[in-house]
Amino acid sequence: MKKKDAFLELLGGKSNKLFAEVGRYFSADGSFHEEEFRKSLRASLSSIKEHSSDSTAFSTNADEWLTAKLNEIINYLDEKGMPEASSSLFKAAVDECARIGLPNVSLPAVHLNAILSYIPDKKPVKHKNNTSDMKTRIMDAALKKFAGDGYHQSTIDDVAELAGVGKGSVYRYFKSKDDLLTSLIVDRSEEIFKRINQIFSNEMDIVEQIQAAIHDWIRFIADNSDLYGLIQSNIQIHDTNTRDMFFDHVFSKLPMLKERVISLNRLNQIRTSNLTFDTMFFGSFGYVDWVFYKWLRSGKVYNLMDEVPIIIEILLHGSIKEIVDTQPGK
Amino acid sequence: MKKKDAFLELLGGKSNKLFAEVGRYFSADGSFHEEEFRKSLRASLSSIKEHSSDSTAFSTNADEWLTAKLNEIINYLDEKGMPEASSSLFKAAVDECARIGLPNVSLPAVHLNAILSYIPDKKPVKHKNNTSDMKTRIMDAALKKFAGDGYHQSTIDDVAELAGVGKGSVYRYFKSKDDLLTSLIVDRSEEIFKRINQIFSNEMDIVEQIQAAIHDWIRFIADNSDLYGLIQSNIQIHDTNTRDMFFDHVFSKLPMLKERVISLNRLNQIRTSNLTFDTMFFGSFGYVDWVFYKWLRSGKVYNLMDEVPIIIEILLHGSIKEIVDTQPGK
Amino acid sequence: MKKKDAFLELLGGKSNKLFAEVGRYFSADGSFHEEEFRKSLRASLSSIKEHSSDSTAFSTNADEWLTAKLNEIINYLDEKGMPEASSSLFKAAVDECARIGLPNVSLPAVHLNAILSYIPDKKPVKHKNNTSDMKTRIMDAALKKFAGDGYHQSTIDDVAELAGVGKGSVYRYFKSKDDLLTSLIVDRSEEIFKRINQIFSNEMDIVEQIQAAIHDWIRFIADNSDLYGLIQSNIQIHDTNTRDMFFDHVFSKLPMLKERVISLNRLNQIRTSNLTFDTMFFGSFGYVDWVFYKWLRSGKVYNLMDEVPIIIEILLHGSIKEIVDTQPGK
Amino acid sequence: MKKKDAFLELLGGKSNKLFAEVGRYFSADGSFHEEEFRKSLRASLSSIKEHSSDSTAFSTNADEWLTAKLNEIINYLDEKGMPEASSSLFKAAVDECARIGLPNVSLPAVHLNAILSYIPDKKPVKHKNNTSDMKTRIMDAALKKFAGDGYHQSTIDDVAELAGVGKGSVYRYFKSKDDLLTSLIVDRSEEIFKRINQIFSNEMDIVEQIQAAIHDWIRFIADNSDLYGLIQSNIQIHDTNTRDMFFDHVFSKLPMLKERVISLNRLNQIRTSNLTFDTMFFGSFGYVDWVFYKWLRSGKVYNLMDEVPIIIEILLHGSIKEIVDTQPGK
DNA sequence: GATGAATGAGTATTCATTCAT
DNA sequence: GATGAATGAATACTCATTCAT
Repeated sequence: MKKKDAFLELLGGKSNKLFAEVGRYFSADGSFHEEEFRKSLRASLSSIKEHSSDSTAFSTNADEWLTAKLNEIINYLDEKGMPEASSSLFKAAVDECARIGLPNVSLPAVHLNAILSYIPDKKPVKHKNNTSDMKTRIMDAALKKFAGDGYHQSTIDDVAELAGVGKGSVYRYFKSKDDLLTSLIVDRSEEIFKRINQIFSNEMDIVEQIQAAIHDWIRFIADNSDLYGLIQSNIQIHDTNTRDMFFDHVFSKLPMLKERVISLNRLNQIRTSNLTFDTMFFGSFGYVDWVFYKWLRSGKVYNLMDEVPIIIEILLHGSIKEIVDTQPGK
Repeated sequence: MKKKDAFLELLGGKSNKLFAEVGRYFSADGSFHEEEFRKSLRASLSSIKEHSSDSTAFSTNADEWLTAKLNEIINYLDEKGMPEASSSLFKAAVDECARIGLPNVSLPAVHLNAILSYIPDKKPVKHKNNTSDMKTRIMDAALKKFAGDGYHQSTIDDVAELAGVGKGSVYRYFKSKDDLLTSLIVDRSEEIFKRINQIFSNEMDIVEQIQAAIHDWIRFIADNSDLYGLIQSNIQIHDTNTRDMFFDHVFSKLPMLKERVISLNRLNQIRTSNLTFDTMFFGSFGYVDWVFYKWLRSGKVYNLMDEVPIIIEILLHGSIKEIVDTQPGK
Repeated sequence: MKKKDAFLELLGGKSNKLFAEVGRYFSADGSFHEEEFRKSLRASLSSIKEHSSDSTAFSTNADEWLTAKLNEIINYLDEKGMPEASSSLFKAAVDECARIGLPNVSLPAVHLNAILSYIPDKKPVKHKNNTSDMKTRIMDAALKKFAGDGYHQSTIDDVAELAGVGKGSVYRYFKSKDDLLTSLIVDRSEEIFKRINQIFSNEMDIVEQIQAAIHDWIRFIADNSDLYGLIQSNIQIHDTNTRDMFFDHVFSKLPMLKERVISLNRLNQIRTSNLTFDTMFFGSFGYVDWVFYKWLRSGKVYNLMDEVPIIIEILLHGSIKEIVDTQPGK
Repeated sequence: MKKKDAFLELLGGKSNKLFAEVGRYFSADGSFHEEEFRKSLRASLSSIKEHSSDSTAFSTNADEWLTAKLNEIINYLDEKGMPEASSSLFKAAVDECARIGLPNVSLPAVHLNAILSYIPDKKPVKHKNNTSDMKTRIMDAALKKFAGDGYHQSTIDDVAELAGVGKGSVYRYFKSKDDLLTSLIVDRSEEIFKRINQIFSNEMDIVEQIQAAIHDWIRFIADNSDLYGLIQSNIQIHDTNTRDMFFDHVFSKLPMLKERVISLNRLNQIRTSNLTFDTMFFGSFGYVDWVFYKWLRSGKVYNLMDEVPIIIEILLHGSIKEIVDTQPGK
């Protein structure tokens, strides 16, 4: 939307009344006097309230009046080539409505569309690759040290020395020892979330997807046994611990996992009634968690992936053999 | 009521007249010259008496004057950040009134309120429990503290204080903080081994026994959630941690558990081939462990025992519904 | 007031109506049901409000009713030998009045007197003389070190070593390095406040008193030059510094100094109009402060007390000689 | 709007129907399947169109249905702690409405408010002042920071950031942090020496000159309160402090000040015998110093220059009123 | 010249453990 | 036996200063 010729603008224009009104809300340089606008709005809404028989009538009248008013002004601003001003104005109007308790606000869809276009789509995250080398070195060292000697037994000096950097550098990249641990867990678990998300993004049979997810999950913890061991060691920081931290991260990264699984459960193959889903979900994590633990304590003498079929079989069909009888073909 | 900045107090102030009056009643250090104040009060009241027609008029006039006077001074003291001084002053005034026979004394409610706040409430007397022996008291306190705040966040001072014993006494019964934790877990887990042992001692059907064991196990950890939470928190001591400690203890106490279960599996009802038994054993512990964890993090808002049937059902028959029957082709 | 024979009490008593009312406010064991009493009070006051023509009438009626009601109940409690219960009851009543906005509350002076007797006069401060040895040693060392090397240049290790105690012991007696400094200043200046207070407590001529105060003040800072040097060095802690700290302490210890001086200025000998007093007060401190500083920088080669007459002369009569002419006798 | 605890989110939840619907629009990781949502929306709107008698009825029905639907989902996302997701969803809905020709869209004001909060406000652009040279910028910043937060509390990073230069540049112009402070004080005090020197250069009456000097001095410290506050804060560097530094500088710059003053005292108007001059000189500085301090601590709420006449009056003629005349007997 | 990433010496503070009373 | 004052080893964290780019 190109700005019109400013001089022509100056000559032409709307009715003087609208001029006067809009003139109150804006400086000559186009900056918005929000408080002035809100004051005027409140005055008008109060007046409407007084003239309305009850609160329902007020809602209807106010919504109607406001839609017309905003429409008029936003149209005007649009013609002036100031569409960006609309968003501030509309924001103020909506906020005022929310304060005054007006339930709904409506606006022509095209205008709303234009205003909403000012919402940025995504924040581009800057990856400074030059710094990441040192950060990675520190994290690698910390993971090794924490997993080996335990978090509380490891000192920042140890980590810095192992990473081959100065102690101060650790504090350049991480606010505190706690932050180092947290960042470690968060950063190093990114990969698995992507994988799980991928699995549940396609439209495969739900049971197959669960099998795939368990398989991938176990592969991930086997490949990252230091990391997962650290999570398991359940170090307490303030009032959370690594397990809490990890789970909160899982759920914040996969906030729609439950919904997605349920939506995929079209044939109603898995138990999703009541609390059962949550129990199953946690229980399965726990099942794998302790099988992993057994493997770790054994000194990793066997291949954890060998356990995958058994785990999947038991989690899906139970520990009891009887069911085998009904599936002789298997 | 926070004391104002003493410096700002000095700078501000009332009229010199009030200054001079208050200055007569108080030393520079704020101590109250009660006799001076009483003398002045008596003089004023006498003067009022003389100018009053009868005793009723005197009462009214005196009350009015006194209310105003006290109000003025107490306000002043309040602004000075010396509300404590008000109580002495008010006490003296009331006493003087009682002596002179003035029937009632009135004062603004807010001031009275402030003055009365200096009347201490009765303190509840602490009962020092001397019945249970010291070691138990220390362990109880340690369990509570460690489970509540975490092992590393708890200090020996905390534990000793909670137990109501001297810090030195902790070291009479336990070699070190680590030893206290270890003893705690070992000592408090005795009971469950007895229970598990009992269950597998009788000749019930193996499936029923497993069901009973799961049931009892969950009951135990629900009843001893502090203890189990502590085990879960997986504190690292030297090169073991609480989970290792607990498991080592389980296996040292129940060395024939696996053999016993397999011997009971006469009808070959459960999977015990190869590695399957160990996997099932650990996995099942893990399943319960994480369902417990879910319960703990929820704030124990529901009854953990309600989960028992679901857990047993899934562990024995799997997460898949008897969908097999409705899909015979699979 | 001795408790009457409980059994006789049980038999006798007031009208059943009062019994019933008081019975609602107290348990059989005499514990006070505050909320019940407040509820009843609120109900009565609301009822009075409804029947009062305006808010003034309400105040009068409510005060009258409340006085009678409290009088009745407190009398009753007194007779029962439960005078301590009166204070809780009265506190609740006053608080309720404050909440409801009732301006004044009046009560028979004798009752008020009894209730106020529950306000403790002074909190007895416990001086553990056995610990004070170590505390004193630490403070002595800290004063020496801080004054000599500067606060920021001194470490806790330095102080502990100089005091000949373990570093941990410093933290047993002082929360932090900051606290050590603050305590030092507060503790070591006690003496001078007592002295100044004494001076202004007697009824000497105000000019003589000021002279005495300046004299004593200079003697104090000369005798405690380390301490005063420390105050002068104006170390910043958080958002205050030692000078602020000291002054706040002066004013909190001598909150009525200004009032007292003004009250003593009967013959209007010194300037106390408007801001003049504060200016004079601070200015005089500053005058002495810098003369002290000059002395300190000179290496204390002369006797600071020799300056006292000059300082007093200038502060009282100015730097100009002319005034000498009007006092030829001097 | 703080993100809820992700864990608790998982446990709670809505009906399975809503789960399944939302699960279709979002991936497990919360990313929005816009096309899926639009398709579903279009389908529903078509269906509404078919069942509506005319276009007005359609508008009404569609708006009502859409408001309810969006409300439901946005509420759900809100409870999940995913308010950001609402904006994408709402944007898509509005766009779809605009395409389909639905005139208005309404939504509860509170939701609109939340969505609109994602429109970023315009950020004020920082003007990097490149006109003044670097050294000045650094000193300005240092003065501001040191005076505001205290020398020890300010870091070189703070100063560099405030000055808008790199940390390394500070070290190009100043050898060390100490050097920065010293240079600051020396450099910025130049002006006052010139002023003082000027005053005592002319041949005015000595008393008038002293008055002028006091006046100018106070104006200088009032105008340069940051600088003078810094001098007052008396920061210790090695074995001197800012006050020493300043005074040494005064005397090195005005080595003949004393001689000049005495030479001007032809009529022997002021006291210059013995030590008196030095005492007067320092004392007067101190007097002003503390009056300045009082002003600073008051938050500069009044005009320091208003104090000048009082200060001059007292320093020249003393604190005692000309009471001498009214009490000739003294 | 300007920059800011890297550094490590320096320090306040904690707390398990000891031991005299 | 019980206590808690005294201790100092251990450690997270800060920030002035350097120096490669």
